Amino acid sequence: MSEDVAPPRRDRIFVQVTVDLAILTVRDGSLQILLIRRGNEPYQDHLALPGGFIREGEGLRDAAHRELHEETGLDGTLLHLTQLGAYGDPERDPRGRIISVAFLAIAPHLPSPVPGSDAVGARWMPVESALADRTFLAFDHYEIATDAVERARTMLEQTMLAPVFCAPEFTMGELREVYEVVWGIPLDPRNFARKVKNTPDFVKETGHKRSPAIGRPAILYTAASPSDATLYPAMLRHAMREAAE
Amino acid sequence: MSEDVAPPRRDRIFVQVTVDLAILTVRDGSLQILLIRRGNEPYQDHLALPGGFIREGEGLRDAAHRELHEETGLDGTLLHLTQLGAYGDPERDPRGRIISVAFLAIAPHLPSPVPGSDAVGARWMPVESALADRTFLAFDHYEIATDAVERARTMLEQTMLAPVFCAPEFTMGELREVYEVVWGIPLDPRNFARKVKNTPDFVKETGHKRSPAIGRPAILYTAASPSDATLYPAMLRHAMREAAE
DNA sequence: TCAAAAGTGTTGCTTGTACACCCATGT
DNA sequence: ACATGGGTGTACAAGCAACACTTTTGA
Repeated sequence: MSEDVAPPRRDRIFVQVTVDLAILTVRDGSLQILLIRRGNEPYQDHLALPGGFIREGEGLRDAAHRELHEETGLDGTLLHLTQLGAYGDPERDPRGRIISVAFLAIAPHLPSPVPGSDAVGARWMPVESALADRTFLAFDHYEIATDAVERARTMLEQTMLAPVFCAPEFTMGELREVYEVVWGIPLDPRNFARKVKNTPDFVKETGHKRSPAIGRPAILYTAASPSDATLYPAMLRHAMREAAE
Repeated sequence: MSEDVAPPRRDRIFVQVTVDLAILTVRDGSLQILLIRRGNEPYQDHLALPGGFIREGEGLRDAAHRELHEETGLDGTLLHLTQLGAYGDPERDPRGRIISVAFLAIAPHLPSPVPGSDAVGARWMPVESALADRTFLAFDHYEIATDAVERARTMLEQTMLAPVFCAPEFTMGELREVYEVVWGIPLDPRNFARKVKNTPDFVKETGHKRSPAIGRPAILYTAASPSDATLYPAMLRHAMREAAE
């Protein structure tokens, strides 16, 4: 803010600001993202990230929470919201200068039809499909979604975020599935469980169990920390690197 | 962008957007940040981060580069610019709704008077001093600067960013000083040098040497990678953790 | 008795840390 | 000779990957 001398009027342009949400979940063995079908121009009938304009006196995170609630029907306090950053290319929206602040939201495994009010036409789609083509999503949402997935991957690695993908109570297998799906690599169940349980304040047993169709009942766990607590040592740096080749 | 039905006019508010720069360097054995003294209200005579309003048709990163050049006189392509995110609290600027997109810039050890044109009144200050009091800096620049320092710390850990703090040619000792100053902990010179030289594409010898007042001449190195290349395994997770207690 | 989930143990490898010790150079 | 910057070796601990083996449980 070095406007020591009032700059010429043309330098103080006004723009509109939206928030866009990359809402990720793990469903049917794949990482999925919530998309809506646009009803208006521009990009009418294209798929896009949910989002909308910020309102008067409304903070960015508040706007994101409001949109999240409108799109998914979920109370945002249960979900993890991280700001990804601002996307402000002058050409990103044909309607004019519109800057978007993108947020990453991690959702637990929700029932298939998203029950939100605005959410007519909202659907989950595997990120693999949504990001197969750079122009499949409207605006610059390909960039935003790509950044979101990448951010989710590293957050999984470095924080105790994973339980946010799960229901309040989850089994070791469900927790492991989150990592396997988001990273796209298989993990050793035994070493995984050992690592998780040896990490202080990661998960704790609830005392409950859940019986599968056949087999030994699975122990149910809950998160024992705020989801953004840093995990040390980080999860699995090695296996991910190898898979990247 | 779920404006399926055109929202009422009051929901499509217009705001002004600034870019703010947290420009960090290592000087005199401490991590320092570039600050300007504000000449106008609000916060007249307070210290603040350099920055300014974005212009018509100008991308966010372009605006950051322009401001960086105006404030430091340096060509931004030499410096590392990372977006920290958008700061959009409705109350953050008393002039009205102004959203700021903050960038982190890493500067090499520059000569003391910053030679930029707008840079009259710009000065380096140890982050320790600048962040001693939450209200020392104007606006929400305390938050921005805090986030910037934290980001610099983790980037140092996980990428090959460190040489950007140094002159084009640097000694092992100078490179090590960057880590020691940014992290605030001493490092073992021998293990540090081993780690750096065993990491492929981190630094390479220039063939030049530099003789100190007395003692063996130091070997000069250059960066051998783009500065945002990820460093694996990461630098020194352990020592930093211990120092945090 | 069988399959699913969980738990234990072991080996080999990589990395980080601490520290003893050696080398090179110019005043 | 000596301080300064550089470099090697080595012993110890921590952590991870792979994998063999055992245990618990309910249909």
